[in-house]
Amino acid sequence: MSWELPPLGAIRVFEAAARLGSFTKAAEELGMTQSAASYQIKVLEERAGTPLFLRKTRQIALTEAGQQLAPRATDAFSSLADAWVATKGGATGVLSVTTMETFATNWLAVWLGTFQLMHPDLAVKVNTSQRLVDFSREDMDVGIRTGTGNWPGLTAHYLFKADYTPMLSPRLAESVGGIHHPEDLYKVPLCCASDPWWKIWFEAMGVPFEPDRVIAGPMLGSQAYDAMAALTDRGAAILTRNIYSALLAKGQLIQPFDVLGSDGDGYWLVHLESRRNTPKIKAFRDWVLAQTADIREREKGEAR
Amino acid sequence: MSWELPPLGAIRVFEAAARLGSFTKAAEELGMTQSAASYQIKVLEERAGTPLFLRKTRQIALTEAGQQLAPRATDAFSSLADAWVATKGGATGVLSVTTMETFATNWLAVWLGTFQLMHPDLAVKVNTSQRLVDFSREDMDVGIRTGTGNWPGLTAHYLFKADYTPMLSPRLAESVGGIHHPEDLYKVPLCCASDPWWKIWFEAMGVPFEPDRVIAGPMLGSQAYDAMAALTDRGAAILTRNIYSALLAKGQLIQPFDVLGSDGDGYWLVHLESRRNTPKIKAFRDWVLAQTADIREREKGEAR
DNA sequence: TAGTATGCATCAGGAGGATTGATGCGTCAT
DNA sequence: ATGACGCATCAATCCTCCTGATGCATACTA
Repeated sequence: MSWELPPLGAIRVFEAAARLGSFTKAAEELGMTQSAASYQIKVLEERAGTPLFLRKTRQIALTEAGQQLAPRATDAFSSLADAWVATKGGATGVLSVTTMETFATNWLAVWLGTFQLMHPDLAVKVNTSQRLVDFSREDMDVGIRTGTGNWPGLTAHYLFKADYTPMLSPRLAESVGGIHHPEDLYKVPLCCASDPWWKIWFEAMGVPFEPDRVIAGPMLGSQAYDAMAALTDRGAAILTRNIYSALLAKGQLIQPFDVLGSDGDGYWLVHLESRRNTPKIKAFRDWVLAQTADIREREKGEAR
Repeated sequence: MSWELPPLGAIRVFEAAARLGSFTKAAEELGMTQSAASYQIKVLEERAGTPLFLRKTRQIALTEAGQQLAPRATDAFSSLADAWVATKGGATGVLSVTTMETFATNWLAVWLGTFQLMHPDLAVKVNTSQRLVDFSREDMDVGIRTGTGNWPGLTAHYLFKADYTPMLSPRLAESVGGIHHPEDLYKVPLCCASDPWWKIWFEAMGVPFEPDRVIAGPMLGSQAYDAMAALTDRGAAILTRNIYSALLAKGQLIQPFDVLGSDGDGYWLVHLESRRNTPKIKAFRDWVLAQTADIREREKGEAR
């Protein structure tokens, strides 16, 4: 299905000229000079093998061929313009977010409602996966990931630190007489005990990590699942404080120690550099940054 | 109604690539290189602010935005192509011929039937007027005119000489005892006696024209009307032999003398130079030239 | 009726977008 | 493991398209 098409620039001018009844006006609408318009019409007529306009004095009129062509050209351009505007005005439709379960369940799930109130015409589709998707290979708009903020080809906006600390349910803590010293953690199962975060955290507390003393808890492979285990009294989990602050605030989990472990990673919102001005991406980015602004403020205070 | 349109060249490539599922194939269809196609897609994606294709390995897939855009682009181009082909394939539709009454009534009216048999889908619209129309101002395809074949901007095809000679009805000739010498013409009314053709013809006969001896006939201003007058015994008319050969052959008019007057003019078929390859014009031109080929053959013989 | 304004055609000149061809990279298939 | 395939990228080049000035014809105006 290989079509024979007219010179596209030329027929664009033709369409405007036919609609406006003037080469000069058409040129104005298209932001070019009258001579350019005249040239394009000439090109089109040569290709057509037939005149499309009659040159009356100080005005033009369509020939029969022109009359036949003009409305159809207008239609075609009109529908093309519709489709194009719909495509590029990407603020409508669906926004795809890819992130990890942790963030999705404990942050997005909590706050997304306010975003949808602000953008009722924009559906958010959340996709969870452990790896960082390749935005050139998968149809995703934005991602929220942990890392150092350095991903080639992507723009990354810093959200907050990924620092972590042990958490457990109040009931479990109570069952062992409370958690007052790091060593008390050896009295309860530790979720994902092999996770390096435990070691880093213990050392941040100034206490060596002793794997032999650990009661192994479930190994679930994701912070989100560890958190569920902790919530249901199955053990202590080492979790990102900034993510689980809601559960802490409600008292469903407790954070026995203020000290946070850190491997330097943070949470970042990322998207393709080339799409920084896409309306729907801009809307989501602005909203996430506003929602997390207070966390960054607090971090600044702590760093001081 | 000023539209926002995508870069037209770019979306043309996009449409082909979406349809064919490959940049390379699209480039082939459009007669350009793969790298050009890749470039255009990139341009379009930048303008759209969103990727349109996912780059899988060794194949591409449309993103959601692309899926939304592609069929609409295909539609738009398809209808544009339809309209364009209909316009440029001008062999269909209406062919406008402008000529003088003489030719229209005595040549076209006689022969046009055979043309329409050959081109049943092509309607011929005949427009008669005395002046040579300006093809850039009036919506005419071809003209048939007398002259020397030299009209700027027009292509002229020679048909036959415009040479003329007196004719009259057999009955009128008989009523004055036959026309044997030029002087016998003074016995009958002469149509359009002031026409210079009479003078030229008398002199071509080697006889001076004596306006005083003329019986003035009707002055109708057109050969066609003169011919009607002659047919109805109202006088002798000086007519183009090549045009009235049909009436002569049927004996409705007679041509008393073989000698033809000439002012050097001929009949020519003309059209805009730029439209020489328009199918419908080509069809009509070929047909007229074929129909008149024998006249030109005869003229060659006489000239020898 | 001269003078002015309007609209299209034409021309030479020039900028920049589009194209090419080579190259690189990643993946699939044999 | 190696060649084939397909897309991305880059520098160099080409050429399309646009501009600005000018001309011409006509319509309007005083």
